[in-house]
Amino acid sequence: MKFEAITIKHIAKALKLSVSTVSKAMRGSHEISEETKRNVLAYAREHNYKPNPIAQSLKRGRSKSIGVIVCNIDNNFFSQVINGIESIARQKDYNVIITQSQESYEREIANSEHLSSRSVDGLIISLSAETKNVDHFIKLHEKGLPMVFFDRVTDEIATHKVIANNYKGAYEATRHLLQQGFRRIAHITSSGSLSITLERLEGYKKALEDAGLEPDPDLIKFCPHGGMIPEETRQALNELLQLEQRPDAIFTASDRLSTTTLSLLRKMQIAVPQQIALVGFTNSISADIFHPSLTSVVQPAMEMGQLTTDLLIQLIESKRPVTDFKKRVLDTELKIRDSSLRTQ
Amino acid sequence: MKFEAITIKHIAKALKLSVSTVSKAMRGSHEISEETKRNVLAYAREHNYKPNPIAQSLKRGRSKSIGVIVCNIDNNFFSQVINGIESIARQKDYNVIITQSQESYEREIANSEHLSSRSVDGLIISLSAETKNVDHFIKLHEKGLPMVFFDRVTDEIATHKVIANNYKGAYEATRHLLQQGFRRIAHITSSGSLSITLERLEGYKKALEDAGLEPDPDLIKFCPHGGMIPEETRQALNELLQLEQRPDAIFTASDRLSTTTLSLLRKMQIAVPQQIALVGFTNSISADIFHPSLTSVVQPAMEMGQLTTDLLIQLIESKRPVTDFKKRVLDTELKIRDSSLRTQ
DNA sequence: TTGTAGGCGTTATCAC
DNA sequence: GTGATAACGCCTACAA
Repeated sequence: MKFEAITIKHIAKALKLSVSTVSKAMRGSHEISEETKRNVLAYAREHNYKPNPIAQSLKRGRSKSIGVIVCNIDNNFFSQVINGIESIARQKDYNVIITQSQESYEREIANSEHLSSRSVDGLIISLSAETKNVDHFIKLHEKGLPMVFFDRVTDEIATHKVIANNYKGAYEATRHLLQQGFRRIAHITSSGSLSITLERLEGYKKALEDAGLEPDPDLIKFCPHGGMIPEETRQALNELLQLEQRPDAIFTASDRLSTTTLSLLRKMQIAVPQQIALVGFTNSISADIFHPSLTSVVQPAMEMGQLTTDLLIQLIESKRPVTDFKKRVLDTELKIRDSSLRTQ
Repeated sequence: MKFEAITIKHIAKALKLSVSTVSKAMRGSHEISEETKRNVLAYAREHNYKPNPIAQSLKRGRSKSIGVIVCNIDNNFFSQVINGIESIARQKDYNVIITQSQESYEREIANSEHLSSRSVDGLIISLSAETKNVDHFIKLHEKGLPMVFFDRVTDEIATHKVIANNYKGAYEATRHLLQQGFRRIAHITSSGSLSITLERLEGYKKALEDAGLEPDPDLIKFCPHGGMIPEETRQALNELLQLEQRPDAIFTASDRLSTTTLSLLRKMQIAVPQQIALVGFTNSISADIFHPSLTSVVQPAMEMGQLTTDLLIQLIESKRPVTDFKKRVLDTELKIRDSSLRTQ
């Protein structure tokens, strides 16, 4: 099946003009007479002419599309970010090509190669949980492919980054639990190789220290696949529950970890917050109807997506090489709900 | 900034061959000597040559990309469908360009025009709640653009469609409520112009009738924007609650309507299921941790996405015009949880 | 077996 | 003010 579209040639023939005249007229060039312009434009509109973007891409060497690599879109945080990406890209007439790494290093590499060979003009990246080495991105970056990282970023590439204030968000979440009177606060988090993991871990530790508590390594559990494998989370939780001194609260570091943990606690019939309190990073739109409603560290996901895309398009469209790179840090919001409230 | 890639020309020059020889060698043509092929392939691999897909597209008149129009991806049902779309497209080396109508007729038209002018090879569509007229798609379809509808489909275009068995899903949900002893079962649903709305409504009515009950129009509330506007849902719910004879159960027809309704009931301090029971169509991965856990009609979203994409790619790649169109109907699953259980 | 030429749709350059 | 031509990278008759 084929989908035939009208081209500049058809217009030229119909109007007995040359293709170059038509082309210039379409773009409103000043070297074309008003009358010719009117004719061309009228004919174009009437026949619903749209320049073929593929031909334009070939000519201009740019595809007007940007690639996105995230771990998974079936997750409120990332789908909201993509919402933001979409909205800006749309405004600036870029296409967005979304790919998912599913937290796999292999797939991340495959996606980056696929996208760059697909000649996207730039890349928006949030690293996979498995990724420890970013050579694949360094190579592309050195070749001049613009890229912006968000959320899970790397220090090894000098470019714009957009993140939430993970340190502060984690600090506030932990402090909130402390203020409620919890003392043995566990932390279930993603892969230790992710920037977000380290930042959130720091915030968590600092809050404990500021309260005069020593962080206990036994209370810190890493999930190398960021919760994509439920079993991983289950095991982390089990280990916590089997400690001689059970934690009285848990702070989970990501969307999926939070919901999985809550779900597991429920299955185990462990009452939240009576037996164990819970606070989690999550952008779930349903956190208020969870049982119990979940105290959440909410990231400005939509805004992160928008900002990231703005920065990327700036890079793409910049005439001169950019050397002044920014790391934008956006504030999170702590939404206090039932899951973290001390019960008498 | 520019991202320079190696072309067939570079290879030709380096190996002192013509571009056509290189081109043929790359594709393993039998008219090229083994030795030349080896040389070319070796050089290509070494320099990481990848054919420029844009040039290929221009040449072949196909872009190897498909456009998707859905109301919103920040929603478990649609993000799971897109997951399925992505997985098949990836396998078959197609790009996926996702756009959101946000339930707006205007935006749906804009998206369809944007995508077709972007020369996608085909379209995957789930209609917006506002859409009552599909002329914009008919026009594209007549011009020969392959398209497949899923979920919210139209009878006015002869092409493949993939839907859940909405009738049966709704029937089973309603019957379950009846079996639990509920008698005044309300139905909050989307826009009356959507196929899913009508199908689910029919299933709901039939279940009532089969139980000897007359469907009561007062108990059926439409939300023309499919729950995108929370106020709409709030009003529907309020009207139900203010009836002289309040419903004792509600059956909600979509992901967002279900979560919004549950959230509102909670805010109003109406106990579920004690005062009002609830069953909803939803693919939320968190339905089991809702308060109460939500009895759900779950659609095989991933599979729907995969099937839809398979069918679309078949259409795109078919040599001869396809006239035998299928409507695939996939079964839903009723997950019974607490929100619908009769309490003594 | 390899090379030449033309074309996909658009645009930039230069000539008329 | 308008038109011819070449070029973007690739593919494919057709020619050598």
